[in-house]
Amino acid sequence: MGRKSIDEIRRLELVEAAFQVMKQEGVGAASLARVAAEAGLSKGMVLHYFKSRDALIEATLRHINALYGHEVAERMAAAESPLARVEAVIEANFSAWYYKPEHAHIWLAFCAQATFEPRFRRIQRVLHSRMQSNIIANLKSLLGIEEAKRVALALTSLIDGLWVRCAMTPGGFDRETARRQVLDYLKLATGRRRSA
Amino acid sequence: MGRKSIDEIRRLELVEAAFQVMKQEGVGAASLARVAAEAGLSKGMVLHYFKSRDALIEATLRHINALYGHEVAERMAAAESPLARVEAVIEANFSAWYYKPEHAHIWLAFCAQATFEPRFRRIQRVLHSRMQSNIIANLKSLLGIEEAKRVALALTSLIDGLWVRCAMTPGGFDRETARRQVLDYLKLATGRRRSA
Amino acid sequence: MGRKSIDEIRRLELVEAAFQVMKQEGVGAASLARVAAEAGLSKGMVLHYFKSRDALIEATLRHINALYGHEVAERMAAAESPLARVEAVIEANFSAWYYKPEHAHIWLAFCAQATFEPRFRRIQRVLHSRMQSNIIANLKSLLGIEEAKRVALALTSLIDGLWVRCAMTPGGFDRETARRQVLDYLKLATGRRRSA
Amino acid sequence: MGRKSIDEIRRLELVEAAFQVMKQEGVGAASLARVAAEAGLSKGMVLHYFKSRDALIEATLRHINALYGHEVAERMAAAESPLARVEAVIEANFSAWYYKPEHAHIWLAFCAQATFEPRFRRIQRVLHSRMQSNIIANLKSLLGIEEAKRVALALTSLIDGLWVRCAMTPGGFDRETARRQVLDYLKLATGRRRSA
DNA sequence: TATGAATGAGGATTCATTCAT
DNA sequence: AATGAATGAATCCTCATTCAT
Repeated sequence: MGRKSIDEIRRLELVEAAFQVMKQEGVGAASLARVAAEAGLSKGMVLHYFKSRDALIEATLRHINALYGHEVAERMAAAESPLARVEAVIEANFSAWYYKPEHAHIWLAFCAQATFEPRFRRIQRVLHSRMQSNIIANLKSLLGIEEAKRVALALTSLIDGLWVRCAMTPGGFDRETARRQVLDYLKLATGRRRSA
Repeated sequence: MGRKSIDEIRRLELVEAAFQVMKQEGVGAASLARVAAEAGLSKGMVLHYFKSRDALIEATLRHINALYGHEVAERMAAAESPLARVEAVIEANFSAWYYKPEHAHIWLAFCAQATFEPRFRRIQRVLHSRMQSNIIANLKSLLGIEEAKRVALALTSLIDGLWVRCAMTPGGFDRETARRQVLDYLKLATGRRRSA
Repeated sequence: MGRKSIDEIRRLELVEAAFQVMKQEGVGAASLARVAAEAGLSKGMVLHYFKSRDALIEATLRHINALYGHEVAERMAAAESPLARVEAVIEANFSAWYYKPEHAHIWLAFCAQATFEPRFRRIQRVLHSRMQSNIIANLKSLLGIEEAKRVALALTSLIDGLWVRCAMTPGGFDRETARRQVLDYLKLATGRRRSA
Repeated sequence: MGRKSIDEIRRLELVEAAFQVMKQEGVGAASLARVAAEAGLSKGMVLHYFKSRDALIEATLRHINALYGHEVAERMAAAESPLARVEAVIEANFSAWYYKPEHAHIWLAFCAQATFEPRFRRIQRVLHSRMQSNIIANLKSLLGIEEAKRVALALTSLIDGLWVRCAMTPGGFDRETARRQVLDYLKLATGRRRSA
């Protein structure tokens, strides 16, 4: 039960070590040697568990995305109305442990990579698409499909923009302000429609 | 007057070569050798004009930001009302030559760098602050200072978010959709107030 | 009798796996991991049965040489005159399954190694000496010992040269041409003497 | 006059260093580090002059082949009859400075490489073809084209075989014996025809 | 001003080998 | 008997930077 093979354990350790290094020193600092040191293993071990550095980085990206995915999923599961589910997506993006410069900068680095590395782009797009469709699915009964799409684009863009802001504000951007901003827009967008 | 020293000419050439390389092959590809080759100069010359690679990259960043700054300034100068000036800022961010994945990628890469390189952060923040205050200055008579700040944050975040989207969409995100999105929000934000 | 211990079976499996890898991917590709994979065993097992990689390679060389030795022995046993026995040696060197670039390449690689690894040299020399003495033994009654030695040197050299040619011809050198060449020389060398 | 650019000088130095290392420690020992050390340069310099290790090895091979080519060319130029030119080719292959195990083993290693590396094969084949056609061209008036081809194949194979022998004989195979062997065959092959 | 020779640090990767289980 | 975890050495390669000319 919950038993994991050493293989899985090590892979997780390494991925978390990579995540740690990225948070502290940047994505570029996550060399095999640095990650191995962080994990307390030899350089060779990293390539024993991941066939290349790229594979490790990709696994780390997937790991980080999975953390985010869980956050969203849990909050959405707890929500009881379509609108509440959209709010849940927003809240998940600004949860206390998550909305931090050290995460924001990693996310940005991966987005930057995406332009020239299709593999990374695909991974990031999956995340984005899921967020987008979650929002659309829950807004379309309220706003109709066309408007739902427009609002979803606005919401996700607002969120991304506030993450950029987070990365570039020393100490991090104020979480509450960011959260408020997006929720307000949601209210504005849905309110207008309702009143219309 | 307006005359440039050879020194300045060379520096400009190099900075433009660096920009070119970044656009075509990514920020990571802008090594001294690659930039020198692009500029048709020897590797040694690059370090003769910039004391280090970082200095070249920084100059390139400033150069790119200046191009953007001009775009904004020109459009704002042509605008004849506060609201038109805000629209001018938005239009500048989605001008046809500018809103492209290769530019988005460079901008993102620099934002990602910003977390660990205070110098880069400062440069990027200057830009951001200027955009922000331009917007606030032109909205405050209309919305009051507090609301103006809120709307300015929303506008800049939306813009940034749509730039992220641009970087991650193969072929680039649709410029018109992006532009519309932000202008619509502006109308919504100002319209509501006015009607209130 | 004829029963083989598991130990011996495994060693043979590994040696044949190594041979297989060498044939398909070159001597250089025969790493422990690659050979283990080919044999369907773990890397650790290879070193359980051979105390080092070198030992495995050496065993493989001996195995290959033994295959060749059998080919020669069988054909010689079937021959019924001294001259026929010499011809048998030649035929063995150009048998259909044997005279192929992938074998030639392995043989050449080992010959090249021989200069710096006395152990390999000894193994290869045993083979060469046996071929040489077989020929001399069967020619000396016909040609006298001195001439027999000369002809034997010519024959073995011709054969080796045609193996080099085989290695360097894409698709392999024509077997029949090679075989003919050596047999013709044999006829020439013995015919001349006889007629003399 | 005879002035060479530093570039050319260094490239030659490196190629000769590589040759030296190969002679003393084997082709496999010619790593970038080892060659750099032999040349008294840093590892980085090797890649400054050759874009990869492979390029260095290839240049070294070409250098060695060129040395051989000169030997042949000079001797052929001095010869005054077709037959003498064929003899010149043979003599060149067994010249005192050339017919040595340290050279033989390098040649063998490259031939072994040839099976799986088309580039090496092509280089080696050029050499072989030239030797072959030299011989054929000079024998065909004497023997007719068909017989000339056969004899040329025999001669080159004999030579190659005696080079293999050289590589595998500790201390080297007797040069005079080798030379004699090939010259004798030539006499036999041409003599027979003449008497025929 | 301009070149490019030279270095050395750092990075990814391969691989034989040892060892605990 | 068997596995594969772990290591560390060696290798190729990239690059910023320094310096002599």
